[in-house]
Amino acid sequence: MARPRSQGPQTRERILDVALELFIERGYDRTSLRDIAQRLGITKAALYYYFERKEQIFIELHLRLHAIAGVILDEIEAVGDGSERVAAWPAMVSRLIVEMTENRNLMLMHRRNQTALVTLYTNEANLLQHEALEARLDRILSSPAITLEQRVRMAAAIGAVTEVFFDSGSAFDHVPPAELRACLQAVVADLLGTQRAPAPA
Amino acid sequence: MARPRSQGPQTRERILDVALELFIERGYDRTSLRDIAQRLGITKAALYYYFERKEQIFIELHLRLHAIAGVILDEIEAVGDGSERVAAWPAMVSRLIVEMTENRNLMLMHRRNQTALVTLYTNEANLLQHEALEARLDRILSSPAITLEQRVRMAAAIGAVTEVFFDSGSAFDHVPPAELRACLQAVVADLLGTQRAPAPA
DNA sequence: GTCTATATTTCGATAGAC
DNA sequence: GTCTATCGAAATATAGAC
Repeated sequence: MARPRSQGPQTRERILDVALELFIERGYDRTSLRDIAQRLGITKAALYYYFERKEQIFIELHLRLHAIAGVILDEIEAVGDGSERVAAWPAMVSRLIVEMTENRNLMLMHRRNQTALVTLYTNEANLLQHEALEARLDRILSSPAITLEQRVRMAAAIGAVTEVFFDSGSAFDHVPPAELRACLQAVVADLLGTQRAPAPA
Repeated sequence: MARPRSQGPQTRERILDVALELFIERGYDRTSLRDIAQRLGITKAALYYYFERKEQIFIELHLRLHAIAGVILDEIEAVGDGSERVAAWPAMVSRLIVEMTENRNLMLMHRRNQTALVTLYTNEANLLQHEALEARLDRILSSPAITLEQRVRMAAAIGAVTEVFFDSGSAFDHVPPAELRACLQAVVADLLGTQRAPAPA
């Protein structure tokens, strides 16, 4: 036999892989099921054996990112909402750097299809999950137990990581990944660790 | 007369305003010309009196952002590409904060329609302009005249601003804008000003 | 300038053979 | 599991009256 038996589950995963590629390249709304099938060498109708609707392909990929984000939020919420959380932030950002590196494509898809996300979740039960994640981060960054400046520093740390990893184009492409991560962590540690003297009222 | 004469040019601007709203809410791909016309109280066909194609509405809005970004890049490129540029970065970020505040909707549209942008500019002559802008920022952040850590700090400063302004949800909604800007500028200044001792080779 | 009406295309989704 | 064939909806864009 030229190919191994039972390619069913493998095909399903291949569909998700190809869809992820295309959702990144052209975006969800500009990717037709024909595009996905064509790149896989099958027909559009075959996709419906694995997925009921086009949305399900996107949602299934997106839920993988939800799971990762959920775990990170679990950890940071496990510590008290005051100075303990500020102290735990550098470790959280390190974790974020690891996850963003290992799940780069899922992150890219998420970042490039924000409007598709909003409209999809408007009609879905998953709306609850999705908004819940954002609300949890919001609540952390709104905690009255932490000074405004510290909360801004916490948000800035996240922004610093995402900017370097996803929005700086190819500016850091020629830097060895390990070196870039080390440098970024040093900068973030500095950003978070610096305590300014309380401003005079 | 119930309304002033010659509403032509005003209508054109109203189309752009409504389109901007909808491109932010639902995204470019999920906004039909019928949606735009409906919100304006006119018909779909009337839009074609002002714009040749749907893309032109989006491109015209996007070019306004290009103009703003171009001016900022002009300024930062006007100073030498070494330590002078590092020294000029805090002022550049301040400028960025002002522009992002004053052009918040254009920024939101840009950030939420990244895939639409890519596919649009694939077939347009404006591709040159668009990629040129990104390339200019890339070149600045790739300058061999600046240490890696400083370049990471420069990128991180941009990320910090965009995170707080656009990605932190409503976490800072209850902070007076002026106070938030001041706090952000202090954090950024700290982020950029801190010079670490050169690491031992 | 704005309308009605329509041409044309593309897409998601389904039916049914193999 | 994958195919061919097709339906129905929605979108962009055009033609021409007013």
